[in-house]
Amino acid sequence: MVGVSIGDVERDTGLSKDTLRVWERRYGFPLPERDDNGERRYAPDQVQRLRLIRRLMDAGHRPGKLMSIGLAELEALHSAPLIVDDECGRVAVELLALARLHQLAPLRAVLNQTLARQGLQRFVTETMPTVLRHVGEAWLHGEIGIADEHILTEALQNLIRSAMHALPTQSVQAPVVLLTSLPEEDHGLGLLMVQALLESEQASCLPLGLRTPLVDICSACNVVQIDVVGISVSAAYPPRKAQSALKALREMLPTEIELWAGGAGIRTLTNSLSNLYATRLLTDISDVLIVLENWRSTKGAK
Amino acid sequence: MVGVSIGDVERDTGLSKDTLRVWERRYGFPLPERDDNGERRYAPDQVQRLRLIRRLMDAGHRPGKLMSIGLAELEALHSAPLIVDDECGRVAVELLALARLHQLAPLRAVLNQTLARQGLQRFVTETMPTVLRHVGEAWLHGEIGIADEHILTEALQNLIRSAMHALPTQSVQAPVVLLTSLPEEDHGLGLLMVQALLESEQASCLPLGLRTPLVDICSACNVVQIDVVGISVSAAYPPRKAQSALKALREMLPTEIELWAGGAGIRTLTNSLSNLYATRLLTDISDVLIVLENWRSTKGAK
DNA sequence: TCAAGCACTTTGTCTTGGACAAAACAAAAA
DNA sequence: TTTTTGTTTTGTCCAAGACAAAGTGCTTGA
Repeated sequence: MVGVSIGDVERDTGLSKDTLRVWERRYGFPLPERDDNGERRYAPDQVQRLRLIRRLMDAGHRPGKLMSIGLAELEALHSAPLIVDDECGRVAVELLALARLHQLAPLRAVLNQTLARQGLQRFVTETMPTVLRHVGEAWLHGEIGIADEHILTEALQNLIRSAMHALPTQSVQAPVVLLTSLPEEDHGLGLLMVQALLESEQASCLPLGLRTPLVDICSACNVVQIDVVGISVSAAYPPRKAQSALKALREMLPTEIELWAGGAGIRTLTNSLSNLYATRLLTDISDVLIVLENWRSTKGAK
Repeated sequence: MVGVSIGDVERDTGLSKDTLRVWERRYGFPLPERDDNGERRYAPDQVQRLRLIRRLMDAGHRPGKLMSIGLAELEALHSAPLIVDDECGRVAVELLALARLHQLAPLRAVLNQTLARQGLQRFVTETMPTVLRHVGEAWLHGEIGIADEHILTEALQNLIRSAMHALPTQSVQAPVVLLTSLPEEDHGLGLLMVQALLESEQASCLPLGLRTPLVDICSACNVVQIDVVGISVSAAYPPRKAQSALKALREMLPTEIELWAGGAGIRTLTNSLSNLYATRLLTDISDVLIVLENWRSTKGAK
């Protein structure tokens, strides 16, 4: 029997069984075959299309619109085309090719060279975002497998971690930044990048991992001295939820602790939050360095 | 309104909404309150109990039995009590205490000291399993939060990664071991431990990350020279699925490639699989070193 | 005494169609 | 502009039934 079950599609795309069924009822898509037992069997190209739809929804599109248009239009909705003719773009293309060939040693060599040439800060703020975008696009179009993606992100992670390890260790320096993501938020690489930037400027980080409940964040601030709470919000996070969560967190935190929120999920809600007391929204990874500088010139002096 | 929704419980415990509803129908547990809209609201202690039940099911118990017995009996089913009066146990207790206090620097210091005293192999095969067991138990009984757990596992991961990084780099050595887990399998720390052991014996690893589809594993073997495929199976993985997946994988792989399967999920199905050609089941992390030695004395010679 | 086959029980997943609240949008008022 | 209000869209939840796959245990045959 061809095709996969509704449970498999749920795991693969992150769309719940309920959602898949209600879409079928309302929009007529996806419309899977049925097996002998009357159960849904989704063909591979339907799953592929669902992945694309999911991605576009994370970027802010709404399902009702997406269902009615053709595949070509779907692909066209991808806004910014990839740039391949600058340094970062060339490196990204090369890394992708090596990952697909599973050439671990050359891959690491290229990474090490690039890092050495650019330095940690430029590597994290320029090359890594480019590489990650290329990876995402390639995966979306089925050009690379999950395994290839893992090889590359694993190598990147190792590189950053060992680079941080090699930084000159000083005694605890201000500010102390607590780093984590909101509950139900799973994207961790961005946090690691922020940590690398902060530690390269001799700030101290307390990485709490992902999905930390708000109360745990606050209790951590009571247990240990914290100057700043940094929160990463991915594009996939529902903007409304992000807004209310950040607002609630701001109210729970002592006023002397700043709140920095960053990540792709921040761009859509800059307005109403930025007026909150002691809250900084970082729309680009390099903003980390700016707000850090800013913090030191005001608070650090006292 | 007190309590959490059925969707929250699904995320927290990993038990599907369907399962939670059918349990309520059949066994009368969990029996949540209802809100104004007639929807289920689970009290915290019910969720806590569901976590415990989930854990025991992963250990091989069946839901029908577990539902009918009291809380005391449930706790009693936990077989091996924690040992705290050997070296590893004392270290584990100390690390847990530091993690709860968010004392990052002392935590890293203790880890570094322990690693230096024991060496990488003993650390990975003895201390780490003990620490991880303590963490799991403490979390189960609500003694530590998610954040504390993250602090500890993050520190452990960093330690192992940097220790591997510090190993003498040689040219590619046999065997080349592909490391990954089955689809739907998320526990990654075990794979990292295996990688550390292998690299400490100068074997080469190709870590493909988690959840690699079987076809991707095979295609990786075609792209690059592989001697052994290593698969990690956690206790939470359904034994039946693990068995069929491993069998299918064995048939898809070339006969000259060995298949090593390890992890807590292996113990329940040793019989029917171990007769397969070129398949090794590792019931303990230290078995890695044994089968590696074994491989080298036979295949390595040729 | 042990392995294989067969029946029985348990258990998780899937089905339908309706309902509703929360989120997103659009338009009007402050 | 920002805030409020009304309207549409959209995801989640409910019920009870069905069924196949997994697990258990008994029986048969070597």
